[in-house]
Amino acid sequence: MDVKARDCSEEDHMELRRGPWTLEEDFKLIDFIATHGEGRWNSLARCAGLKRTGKSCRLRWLNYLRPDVRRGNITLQEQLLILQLHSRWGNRWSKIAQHLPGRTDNEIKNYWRTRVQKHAKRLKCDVNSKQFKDTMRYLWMPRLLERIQASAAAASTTSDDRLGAAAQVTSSSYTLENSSTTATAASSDSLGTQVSPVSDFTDYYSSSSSNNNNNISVNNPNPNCLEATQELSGNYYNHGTDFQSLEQNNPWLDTMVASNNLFNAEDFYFLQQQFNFNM
DNA sequence: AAACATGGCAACCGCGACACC
DNA sequence: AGGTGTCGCGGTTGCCATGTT
Repeated sequence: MDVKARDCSEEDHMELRRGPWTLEEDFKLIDFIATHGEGRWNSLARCAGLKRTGKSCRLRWLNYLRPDVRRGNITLQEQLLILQLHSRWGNRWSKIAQHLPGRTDNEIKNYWRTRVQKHAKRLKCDVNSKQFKDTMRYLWMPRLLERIQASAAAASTTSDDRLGAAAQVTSSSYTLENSSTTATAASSDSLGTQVSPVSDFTDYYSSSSSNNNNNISVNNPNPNCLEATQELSGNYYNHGTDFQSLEQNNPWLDTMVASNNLFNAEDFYFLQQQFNFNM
């Protein structure tokens, strides 16, 4: 960054602003970075004539103004990816964000806190507890995958041309081991598979009926999705988990069923079928 | 219609790691 | 070697919009 080219000393003792950024400040920051590049944030803040800390400028740029920032709802694919990566890395938001192009660590962190932790709170269980993690892994993630497959299948019925691409996405995007995750978000956009603008966990707790409407059969899965299902099955089903035991020994499961219809017996049927299917 | 509760998100803060002098 | 500045990360706060009573 070429900040030394300017004499910024006269602006060194300005009173710093805090709080929400104004349009004028945004333009100043964008203009300055367009000309001089980013980095050296404290110098940048001074030289750009912004009465902000370098930290504040950096945050504003990275989380909001950067041209490649993806805004809008988190897609189903991204939700699944976040769950997968969080189960692996925990609260390593920046690391998780690296696998979701255009998404910031802040956005993912906010998503986790507002959506995921909310449900843990409702269930009166610790978000880090084994029970909650098991529920994510064996209930929510398979359900998410099912919905992704359903949306891909629905897309394929409306456009045969997109079938191949949809199959490609569903079979390639959810195998972390293959490092194909970076393609996920971009693919979801190109396919238009952001099927649920308000998608969150509650959606797929209680989505059995809607799934039935999509004619997705567990025992006769869409062949285009079979590969992905089996891959996921390998990751999430074959860990020696006994779903009947999980169901019977889960003290807060009753709460889930009783409150909000979060999920129901049909979901367990789904999971058991999936489990047997992959035995 | 108003008061209150909740959710979502942008922004801030503290801390540790790192680079440079 | 240690002091200083910068950067990046994760946790937290505060504000605004929306929903509920």
